[in-house]
Amino acid sequence: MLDNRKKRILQAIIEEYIQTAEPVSSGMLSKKYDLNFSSATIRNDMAELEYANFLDKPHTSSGRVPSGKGYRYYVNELLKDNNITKEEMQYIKLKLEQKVNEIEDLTKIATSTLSEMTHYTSLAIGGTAISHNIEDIKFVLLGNRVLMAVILTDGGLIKETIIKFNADITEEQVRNINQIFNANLRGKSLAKIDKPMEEYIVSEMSYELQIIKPIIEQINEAILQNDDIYLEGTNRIFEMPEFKSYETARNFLNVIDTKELIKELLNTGQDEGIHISIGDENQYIELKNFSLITFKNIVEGKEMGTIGIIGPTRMDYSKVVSIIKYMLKELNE
Amino acid sequence: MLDNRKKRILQAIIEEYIQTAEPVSSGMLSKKYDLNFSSATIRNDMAELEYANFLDKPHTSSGRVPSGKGYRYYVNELLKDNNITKEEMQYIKLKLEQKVNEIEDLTKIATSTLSEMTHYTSLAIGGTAISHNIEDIKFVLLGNRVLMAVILTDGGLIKETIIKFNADITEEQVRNINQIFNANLRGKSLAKIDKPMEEYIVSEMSYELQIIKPIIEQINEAILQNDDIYLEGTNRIFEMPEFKSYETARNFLNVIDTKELIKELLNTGQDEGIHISIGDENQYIELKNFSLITFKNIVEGKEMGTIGIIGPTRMDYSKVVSIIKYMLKELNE
DNA sequence: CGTTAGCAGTCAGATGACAAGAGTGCTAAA
DNA sequence: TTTAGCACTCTTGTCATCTGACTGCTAACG
Repeated sequence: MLDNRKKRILQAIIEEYIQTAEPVSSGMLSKKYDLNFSSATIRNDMAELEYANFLDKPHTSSGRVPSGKGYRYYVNELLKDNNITKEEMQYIKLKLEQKVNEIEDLTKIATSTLSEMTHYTSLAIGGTAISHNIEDIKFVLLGNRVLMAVILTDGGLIKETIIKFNADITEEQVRNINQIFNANLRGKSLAKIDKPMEEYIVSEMSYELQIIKPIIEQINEAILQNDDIYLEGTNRIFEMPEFKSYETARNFLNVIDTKELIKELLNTGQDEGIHISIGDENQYIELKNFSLITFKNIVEGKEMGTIGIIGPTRMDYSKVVSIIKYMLKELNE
Repeated sequence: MLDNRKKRILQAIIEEYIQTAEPVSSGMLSKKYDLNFSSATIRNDMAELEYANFLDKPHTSSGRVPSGKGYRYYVNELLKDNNITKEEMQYIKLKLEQKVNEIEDLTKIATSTLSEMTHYTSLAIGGTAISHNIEDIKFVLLGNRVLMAVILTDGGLIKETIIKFNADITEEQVRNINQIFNANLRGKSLAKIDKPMEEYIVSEMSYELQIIKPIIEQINEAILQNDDIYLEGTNRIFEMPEFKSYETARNFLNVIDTKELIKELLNTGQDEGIHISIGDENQYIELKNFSLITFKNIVEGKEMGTIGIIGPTRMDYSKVVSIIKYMLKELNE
């Protein structure tokens, strides 16, 4: 589709633009990159690349800027994903090997490390427990009317939730509940805790509905809940020249400040692997000047959370993807 | 110290400046506010107010702008703290009456409500449990080597923490630990869980140190821990004209993005009541263009968290203080 | 036929001059 | 003590001009 020289030129333009954020000129390319063609030749190719919509031109007499299509081609065809140094690898390893008590802490560390290394804003959300199996479930009575349920999953997630009752609960009842739930649920998928389960316990075990119902409801909520959003490096945005403009910076902050939007961005169904969404490709217009790179941290089929990087379309895809790939590998241990 | 007319003029200037963010001129004052003096008279007073450092002048031929000292005088002497409408009161009531499972959720709601109503960025940190007494403490074994401690305080705080062991723990041991801790600690202040307590349990009750030590350590950490920072309305900053300047906006974001700084700001020892820190008064130079209004939510002597508002020095102190006062009253129920 | 030198044309951005407008400070009179 | 009036100051916006960085095109070259 594109001949070799055009590919090289496109690549050079994109990489140059990623670095400088300035429109790239033909003269610059022929000098700085050793393409061994005169600026005139490059100019001809640039004109064709522009005609084919890989490049844009801010105005008649300016250099070229990559278009969305250009970035997409670059990401799909030209991207090197081993753009990572030994030092960077070691640093990631070091960070991820910290002792943590809960999986969520690991997600937090990964998020901040990612932002630190890429210099972009990173965001993450904890995983729901829906894909996990129950390893242990315990109920604890706190005071007389407050019950806490603690669920340990085989993925190592710990979800706790509080259930409040209108009447006193006895220790005896707690023991019963503990026994019923463990007998029925241990080893089972958390997706199993639902209405039929509630009915089963109430009818088969003839246990009071007004106790079981709120428990099941709360546990279900806790399993599906992933409201904890981690955001790291919001201020990084100011390191990029394109955000010197008040409007773009404001726009960015508006996106970042809308928790529901972030939640949606990260939760939107995506399977394993790294997902890249460039400019216009994003499903929200607010993000049309941004690129989003996200990945689910899935360990042995169990979802642990979703992490993402958000930055200008002029993002250093190569660096970010390389770092994420390595990080994913490390997270699997 | 200041005669009546000067006070009125100072107040008018500050209130006008808070609204418009533009230097205030003598002509404007004599027209818009019914001071019944000519602009020349007002001009004379303004010159004196400037000489006494209550006002600044951006340049020779411009209107006046309040100085730090001016704001401080305004806040101390001229501020009306009942600047709140019935609708606003109702709205606060409505928000705070939502059913919540944990105190932290209440702090979260208060924070977002505050930001929403004042149009400034609000921030908060959960309280440590140090000022609380233990109402109940429970240990739950999750798997074989993971113990979870759940502490319920008389203030209604629930703190949970995870303790990992290198060797298996038996259910028998858990029962023992439960009994020992409840026997020794129920009703006592959480500040009591420390080294001496550890030694006491180990020597008097002759219980193994390698089990008790990590438990006490972790519990202590959990009591003192208040890492959860809530931030609401970061993007509000862009609603203020003074932050159209790239530098100030960037500066603001840098502050907001530094979790340690926020933690410090909110945790810095302050007793009951509303604390106002204006511009230069802030102990961090990064904040010299900002004002910070903070208050601890203390219910019956028990700390529940600290909430704050951060905005330009040109902040609507009257509105913010009025809202906070009412909110504090409501939070005490 | 692909490549290149050379040149005219285009446009953004910087610079400086200039006028308008908003305020002040000061003086003299009420 | 207050006020009208006027000269002076400084910011802001506008406009014209200039410079430099590119491109596109044409004609020549290997």
